[in-house]
Amino acid sequence: MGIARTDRRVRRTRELLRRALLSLVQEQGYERITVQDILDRADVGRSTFYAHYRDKDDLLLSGFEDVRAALATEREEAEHSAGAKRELLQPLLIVFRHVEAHRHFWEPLARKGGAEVVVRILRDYVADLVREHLRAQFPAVAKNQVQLEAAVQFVVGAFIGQGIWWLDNEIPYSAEEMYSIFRRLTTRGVRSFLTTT
Amino acid sequence: MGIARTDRRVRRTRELLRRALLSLVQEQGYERITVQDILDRADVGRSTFYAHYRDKDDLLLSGFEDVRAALATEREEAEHSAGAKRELLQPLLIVFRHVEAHRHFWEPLARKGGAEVVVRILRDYVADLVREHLRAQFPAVAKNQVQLEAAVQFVVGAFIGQGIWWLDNEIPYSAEEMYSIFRRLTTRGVRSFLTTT
DNA sequence: TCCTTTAATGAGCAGACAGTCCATTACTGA
DNA sequence: TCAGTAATGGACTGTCTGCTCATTAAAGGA
Repeated sequence: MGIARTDRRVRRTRELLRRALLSLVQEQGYERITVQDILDRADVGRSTFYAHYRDKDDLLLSGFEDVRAALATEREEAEHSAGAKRELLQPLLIVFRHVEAHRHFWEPLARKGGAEVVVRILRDYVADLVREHLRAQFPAVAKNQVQLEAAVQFVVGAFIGQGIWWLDNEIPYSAEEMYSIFRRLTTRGVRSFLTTT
Repeated sequence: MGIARTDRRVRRTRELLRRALLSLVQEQGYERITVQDILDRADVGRSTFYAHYRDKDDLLLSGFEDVRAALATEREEAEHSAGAKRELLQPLLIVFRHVEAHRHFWEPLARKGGAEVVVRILRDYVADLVREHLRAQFPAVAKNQVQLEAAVQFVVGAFIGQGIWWLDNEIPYSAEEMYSIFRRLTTRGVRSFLTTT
């Protein structure tokens, strides 16, 4: 009874539910979706749903290990690649790229009626990235935890804010451009960003 | 029939409901509060509630004209005061101060089970402030609206992120200190912030 | 192929909550 | 005093969640 060998029926049901949720999210956002909607779309019984997931959020979140894994892989590839720059915020470029590649997935979640849960998860994920990298780059301030954390929260807030804006307004920037803007603002500050060509 | 002269009963009811909501928010956050809770606390009939407000959000938001007005006043006072510096982000100091002064009100709204609606409102408010000031300070970039907006969203995200962190973690910084940190990060960037004493 | 195990099913049920309605009561302000 | 208007409570509909259980169907090992 290995981990990978699950009952075919279980796999089928979970896949159906996941697909149903994703398609519904793309059509009408996340919040207004009801469990019944998912059931109808997946053509699955009510009791079946609750046999697998606690609630709507649980179903949505269940897919997020995959996302984490994907991001980790992409990050690793980028680091081992040829032109890998050891930059302050380099991992965030990967995140921008990931979001761009799965825009159809992230966009409805970032919108008004989107999923607060998911944004929170991404936020924490990014916070870990940023914290780790700031600590590595500025070991001297590792003592003053609070100051470091202030910087982390600043950077994460800015990142998420810019990201949501990007998704929500069909801004014609590529992931690379977004990253470039973000990097300049973060490292050099607003004045430099707005006055330098 | 002036604007100010409303029926005494109307004023009474609205006041009761508003007070009830505020006290409940401080006790258990916003989201889990039900209309029935508010009714019980205010000792007001169900139909009465719906005669005045569309829903819970409507009641909460109804108090926000007051907040806007208060902020505007505080902003004006600060500008006309003696040591008024014409700084890039000076209005945001006022916001920090306001939040600090009404911490008991803002804190539960910023928390996990807080009010998304309200954060959104504050976000838009701050965005207007920042946009206006960036436009004034850097008239040259007013042409490139998108670039300006990227900076605005960056700054606003950072501000809200830092603010929520401040409220949510009992950080022992005053509004002035928070503002100082924020200002340095925004204008000079992370590197300067973390390496300068 | 048989047989035991395990999942899926669907219908139904209690409980919570939102929002509406209406006939009755009571207060307000002219 | 009195006409107008707000408050009241209680009932009612409708939506949704989370759970139960007896029944059916599929799975996969022997």
